[in-house]
Amino acid sequence: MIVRTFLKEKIAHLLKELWNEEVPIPLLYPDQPKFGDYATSVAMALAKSLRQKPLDIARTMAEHWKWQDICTVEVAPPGYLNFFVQDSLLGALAQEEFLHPHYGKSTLLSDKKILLEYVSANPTGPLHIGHGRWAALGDSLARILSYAGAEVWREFYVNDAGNQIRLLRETIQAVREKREIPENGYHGAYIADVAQQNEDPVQYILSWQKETLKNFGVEFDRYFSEKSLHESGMVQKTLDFLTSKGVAYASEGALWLRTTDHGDDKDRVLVKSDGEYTYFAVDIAYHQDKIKRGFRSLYNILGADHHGYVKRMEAAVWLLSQADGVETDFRIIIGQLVSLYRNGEPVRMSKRTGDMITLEEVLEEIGRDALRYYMVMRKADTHLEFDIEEAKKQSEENPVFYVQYAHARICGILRNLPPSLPKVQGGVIDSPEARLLAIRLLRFPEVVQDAALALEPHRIPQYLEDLASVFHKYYTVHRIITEDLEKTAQRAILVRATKNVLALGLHLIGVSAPERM
RNA sequence: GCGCCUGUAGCUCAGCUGGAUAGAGCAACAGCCUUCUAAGCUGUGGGCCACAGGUUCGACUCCUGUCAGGCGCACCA
Repeated sequence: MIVRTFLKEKIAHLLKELWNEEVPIPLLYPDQPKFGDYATSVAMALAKSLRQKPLDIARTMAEHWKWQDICTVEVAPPGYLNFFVQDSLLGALAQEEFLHPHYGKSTLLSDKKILLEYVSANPTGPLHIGHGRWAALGDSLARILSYAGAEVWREFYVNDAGNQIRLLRETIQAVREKREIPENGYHGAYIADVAQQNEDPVQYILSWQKETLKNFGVEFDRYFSEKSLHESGMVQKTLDFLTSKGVAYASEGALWLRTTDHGDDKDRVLVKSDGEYTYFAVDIAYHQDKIKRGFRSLYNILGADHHGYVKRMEAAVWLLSQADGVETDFRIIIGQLVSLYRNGEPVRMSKRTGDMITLEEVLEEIGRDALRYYMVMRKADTHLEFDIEEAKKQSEENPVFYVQYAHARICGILRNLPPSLPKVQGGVIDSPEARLLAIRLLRFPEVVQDAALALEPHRIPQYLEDLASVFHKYYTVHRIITEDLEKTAQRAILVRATKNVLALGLHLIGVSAPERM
């Protein structure tokens, strides 16, 4: 059971019954144990409309609280209701749910079929650290959304057509023929390597990117080729469709889309006056393809360097949905850039000049677990400053090891457990520290749901650090394995449950849960 | 000039969509291993939540303005 959801329902039920009120119920985790495991401030919010003192409202609610077997309730000034989960319930949950291999999995989003697009780097050069961030975010998000019950399909849009690609081919051709690299061509150190391959440069670079992502633990259901949209005629079909619906129009020798109908500050070109499609037009065709494949939730992770693109894309998908008579849930998650430093000196990341550090190299230096953790532990919209030397130095101190260590520590304890233990009859919550630990375990499903709804993977590592901390403290105070076999069995329950949740949480962000460290 | 994002401890960042005394990790200092993993634990110091107004019983959180930083403003991709 999810206690928070239970409380919200019952509180809402009470308000309806007592005063016929229907308001959102704020439910929070108090920062001090004496204020309970959960609390609500709803009485304060209702004071005005009920014309009563918050404290009186809270008291009345407490008097009518009839779910004492789940939570007891206390009133605190100026009008809080503080809920205390029953130890017996915690103990029972610890023996069942907390140990379940899919604990925290829900059907919250089971009505959603989501297409999550992320990374979508141009196949014109190696992936950089920013791609690493989108990759880690996207992969974690996909795992979290799936765990919340959604059907998630992961795609990488391959821009294997257009000017950049033509320029890349010209560059490679020039190098192979020992000619000068054309103006605006690519100059990275990797160019020489690509030119030496007996392979199509685009395919070569793409497989290189795939390899890097694979090493990073990030995989896709499909690498969607932009070229295929041209070849299948999807682009023209989509444009004809938009024209027939009157939202695309010809002017000044070009074809335009009325993106101003939906928040953009000017209409955008779909077909240039030279007859070529814009990148935008092809991307619209791609999104039309997503819709045609039955996806209604279209989530894109986009680098902040492309955020100027958001408004027109939102407008385009809105127009497509309107024209098709479907409702879509289109959401763009902006991943802010990663500024790369080495010993405090900024490192340039231009593909053109070639002075860049690739994701592959950083991955090599820092390691997969540490890098993945580092990339998802922060909110997506914070500007991340990443110093390679600092990160290398700190890799020993990286919070990922703190969390993993808790897991490994537990594995060590479990290895030392006596081979046979008596059956546990309750008493699992035998100390304040045990109680704090159980409460953390109880919150795991709530955290997963919050992360899924807010599309914020960073909540998972945040939670894991808290859980690990509470466990380390518990471990310091209480000895698990003792002569008292009954006590040992009781404590083993909680420890095993903690291991389970740590492993589940780490898995959600694609980080391993080592048995030994 | 316009738009998006950011501004919280010396540093890197949380702060649960408006609630109780603003938290964590590094860094500094002082302690804790004959017992299950010391990659751990305990304690100390460190804050005008950029600034100024406003809304509210109540603001780090919402609104307006200012300042600072990042990014973007194509018939490029």
